[in-house]
Amino acid sequence: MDRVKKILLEHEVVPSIHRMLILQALMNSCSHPSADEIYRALLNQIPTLSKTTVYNTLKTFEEKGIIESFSIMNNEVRYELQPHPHAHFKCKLCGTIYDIYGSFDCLRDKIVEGHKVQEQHINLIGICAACQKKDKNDA
Amino acid sequence: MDRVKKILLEHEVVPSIHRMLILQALMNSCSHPSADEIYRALLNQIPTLSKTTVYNTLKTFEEKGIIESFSIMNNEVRYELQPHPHAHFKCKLCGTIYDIYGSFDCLRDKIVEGHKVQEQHINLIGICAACQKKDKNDA
DNA sequence: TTTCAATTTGTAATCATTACAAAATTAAAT
DNA sequence: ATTTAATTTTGTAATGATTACAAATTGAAA
Repeated sequence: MDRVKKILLEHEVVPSIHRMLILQALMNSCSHPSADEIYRALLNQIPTLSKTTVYNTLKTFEEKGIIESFSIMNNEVRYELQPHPHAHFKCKLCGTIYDIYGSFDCLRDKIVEGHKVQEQHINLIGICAACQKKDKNDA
Repeated sequence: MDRVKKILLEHEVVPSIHRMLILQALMNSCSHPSADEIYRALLNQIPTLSKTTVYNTLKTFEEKGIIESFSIMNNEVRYELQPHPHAHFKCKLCGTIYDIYGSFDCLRDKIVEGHKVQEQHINLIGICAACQKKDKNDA
């Protein structure tokens, strides 16, 4: 528990009891829990816990660089015709999604660390070329 | 429009007017549209169009292999501590998410086709080693 | 003890998506 | 042309994750 507190302080997050328990739950878990799973796991220890607190706390942790989030195939799905395998780049500023060809191995139907791969999704996020240029011109 | 009809027939999908227009909208677009964007784009041509039809149709297209879907950072987000960069493998059968280390370049802070990469998410989907073994035993 | 800021809570709203059943359309058979 | 059955389309209501927001609580400092 001291270790948990230390991590929070190192990242400039006030170590409230809720935050310590939520981070501890994350550190003890190796199952990539969702917000709801963390909430349910802690209800025994903190019967008054609010789900909003879990969401707020996880958002704080991510902003402070303590944790990272990811998602695999969920809401707000986007569609495209079946092209050659490629990756996607989404610009944080303008929201445009670019196709990225080449420079990625196609793992479909291959075995990776014992697991049989059927689909492969590579998502890059950052600042696109157009927005970089725009930023330079503005400055 | 004949080209659209041909694609549908080749994939054993009855070429109704709705399906042809939805596929055409997808083929004309280079912006990886969402279901809602397709719906709004077609409202002029088909004022009676239902959003459910768009969802149903896209699902059919995907099942028949005409299109593919993907999503970038959305609902049902999952969390983990900041570890070394790695990919995720999600098993279609048991739902378990495995970490995959190695065999992927870390592109963070690199430039890819002109775009500055800040985050990288690699998601593999398929049948995990455990479920493959289980299947063999069942057979 | 008062005060102020930060934290936590609970309810209601949002948004993409799905469930479901009714209505409309189509094709085939009579 | 009419009936029939299957398919397609529609609209409404539900679901489920997440967020907005404002009130309540807590904690630390003065």
